[in-house]
Amino acid sequence: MVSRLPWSVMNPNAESPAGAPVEDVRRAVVEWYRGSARDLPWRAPQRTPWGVLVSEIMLQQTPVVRVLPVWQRWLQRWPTPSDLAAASPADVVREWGRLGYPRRALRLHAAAQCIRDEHGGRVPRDHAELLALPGIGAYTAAAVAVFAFGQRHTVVDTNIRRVEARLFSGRALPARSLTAAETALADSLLPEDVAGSVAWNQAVMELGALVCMARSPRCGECPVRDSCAWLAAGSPPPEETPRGQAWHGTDRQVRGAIMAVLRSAVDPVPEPLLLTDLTGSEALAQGHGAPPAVVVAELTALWRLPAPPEQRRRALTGLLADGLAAADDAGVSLPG
DNA sequence: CAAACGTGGGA
DNA sequence: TTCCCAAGTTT
Repeated sequence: MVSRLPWSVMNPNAESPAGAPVEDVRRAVVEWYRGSARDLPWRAPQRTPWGVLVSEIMLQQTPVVRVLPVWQRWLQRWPTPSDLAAASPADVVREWGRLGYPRRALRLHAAAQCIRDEHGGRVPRDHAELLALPGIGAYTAAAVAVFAFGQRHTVVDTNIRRVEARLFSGRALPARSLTAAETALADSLLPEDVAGSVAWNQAVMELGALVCMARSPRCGECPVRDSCAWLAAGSPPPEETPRGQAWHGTDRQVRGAIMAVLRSAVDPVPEPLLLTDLTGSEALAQGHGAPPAVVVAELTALWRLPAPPEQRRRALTGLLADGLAAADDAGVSLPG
């Protein structure tokens, strides 16, 4: 068992690639955190597990500055999971505003109902139970267990992956997908004591967000720059650049336009009106040319999760062929 | 495992 | 203007 663990666990006095003992690196990062951490509301002493959970969902692929105001309003309107569970999907999506990936709002809503119905209205503390909630994956389950409940779990997010890739592997950026080696490294770095592990998780993540950034890292401000394998190697460029996300001319773009129209609506939106509004949008001027991308499955499922890919593809094909007329039998409305 | 999924600000 | 990227999850 122990013999199979990574070097740093086998030998606490082991050194990082650039020479500093792992213990020193951990202490330096945590110390830096104490003096440089942002004062975020979901870290405040009066935070609640529910507030932490909401923040983690909102922060997925979304900058802190944009989450802040939405999080405040959200917690004020729905202070507990049961409060959100009782809301209508339409209200939930509207309150989500323009955070993006609105399906997160719907999944959070579903998670709230699950918490109300199966966990007595309390956010579960157990990692496995958190993982079972809609919209909560490996990262978020660990994050809530750690940041809301103070447990010892290895948190691995994009910041932590990047910091550890640079510090210990000498690479500018981690691989596209999480590797077993990365997980093993992160596990091996986690302090044994609970309090120390929580602090380490939080500190490394913050370091990645404020100093060891993806674009222009501020190595001059880094508390462990002298131990960084990447810096020592001359800060070599990334080996493979990440793929961009398709947007123009895709139904994803049209989905965004649809969301914009429906978000601003107070009453149900008749489809003809929706199409009229969309006609003037940039989305339809790109790619398709007609209002086509108003995919049937998207129309009927706007406030739910997307329909199966095959169904969407078929619907899109049909609309492209028949144009506006074909969309007539697809109703658009806001539930509740 | 790759692709899909929203949005907006900075380089 | 175009491209990159931000505390990921799901299929």
